[in-house]
Amino acid sequence: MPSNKPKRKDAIQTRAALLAAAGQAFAQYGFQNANVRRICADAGVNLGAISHYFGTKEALYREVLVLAHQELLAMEPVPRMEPGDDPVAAFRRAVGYMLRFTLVRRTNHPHAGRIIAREIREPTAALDELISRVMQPVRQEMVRIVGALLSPSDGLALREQCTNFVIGLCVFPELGGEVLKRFGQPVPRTEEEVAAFAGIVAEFALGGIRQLAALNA
Amino acid sequence: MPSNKPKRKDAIQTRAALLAAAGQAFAQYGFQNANVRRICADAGVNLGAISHYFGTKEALYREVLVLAHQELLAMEPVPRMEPGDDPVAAFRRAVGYMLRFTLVRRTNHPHAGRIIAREIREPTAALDELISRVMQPVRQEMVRIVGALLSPSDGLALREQCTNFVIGLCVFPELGGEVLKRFGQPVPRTEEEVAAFAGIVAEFALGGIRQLAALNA
DNA sequence: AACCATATTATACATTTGTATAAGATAAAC
DNA sequence: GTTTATCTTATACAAATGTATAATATGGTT
Repeated sequence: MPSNKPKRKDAIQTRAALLAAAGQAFAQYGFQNANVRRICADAGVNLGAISHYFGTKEALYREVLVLAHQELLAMEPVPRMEPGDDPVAAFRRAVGYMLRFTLVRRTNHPHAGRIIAREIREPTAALDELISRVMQPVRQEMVRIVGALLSPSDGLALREQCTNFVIGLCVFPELGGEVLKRFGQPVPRTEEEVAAFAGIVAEFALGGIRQLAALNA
Repeated sequence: MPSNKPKRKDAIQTRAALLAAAGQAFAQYGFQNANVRRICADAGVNLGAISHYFGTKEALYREVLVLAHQELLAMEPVPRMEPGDDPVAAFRRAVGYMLRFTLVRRTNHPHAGRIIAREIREPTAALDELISRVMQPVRQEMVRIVGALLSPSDGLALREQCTNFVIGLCVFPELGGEVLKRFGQPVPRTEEEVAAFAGIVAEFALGGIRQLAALNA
């Protein structure tokens, strides 16, 4: 039976080590291909610890996923566009946010972005929770901002369509990173590289949105 | 030892059934999670057939992958921009091509596009061959076309960058299809839906390219 | 019709993997 | 210091899986 409240401090250390090692493994290999024996070895923990603390591999994965995105959101909340804000500036901020989210390998969170990207590529049963708690709010905000960039006469469908394109532009570098690397187009990873890249992506997307708005008029 | 030239006609039937079932399985579950017993069962073939005809699961996978993209390219060659062609028209054609390639579930090729998309998401040892034989040529052509859209003063880096964006826009619907579906944004699948979608994607991308070209000037 | 190469079948084997648990070790409570 | 809750260890087990092969069946050739 998994215990939710560890009663001794060595227990919370063991749990933490397990969660950290599991996060790395799941981010790198995916749920199926991650190996519980290796996770335990990396964590410096006995194999039985997974049964003891989490019950099953899947329960461990769920906990890793939830924890990762909670911490990620806590350290960098979704930027909201307030009334009076410049939509273009808000859009640039939002693009930067999404790109940082997936691309930057944070020292304090080496696997959070990667594990979420993996859930996009290879959905598991945990995807729905991840969508409703993390992705949907981010997307909603992006739809609002794109709506502000378009004219009020543009329909919801166009707003959603443009949002999809923007999300695609922001997520593809991570999803297709291996292929881009082999094309000689390595993906930016540091905070500065990603910021510069985000500027270009935002301009490209702005041009696209304006083009579709013009055609729609 | 796998035999390369089947000597009897029931052999080529068995091989073909195996390749078809394996294609489905690899496209749906990926290399690791595809199950050889299930593949053989679906193919109506004995388990030993994989050893007999291909040797190993990995060899079977390679053959499936190569066959899939050979046939796909044979039935629809990469559209080339000839001298004198309108770059914008060529661009629209190329975008349509890439989107059809990944999105349309052809009746004669139910898994080719999917298996290639999967290779992008989860690269295996076979990715390099796939890149050099299929993706690189398509990308090269896209770089040429994008170059024609930009002014000659724009550098190679900008051409490559724009091309990456276009590829991202075209591949993301397949890569992130499950997520888009949960966002209430189902991905177009039929020939007609994809054609309409391709028109929008092309306009969006054209707007983006022009924006970056203007900024660069 | 007899023969031989080749395809098919059934089965076995070795690994890997997730899970469970009994026995032992250890820290906190009394 | 003894007791007790709980963490850790070592080990076992069953299921799944890729691979290999001896035995059998079968189609083509002479």
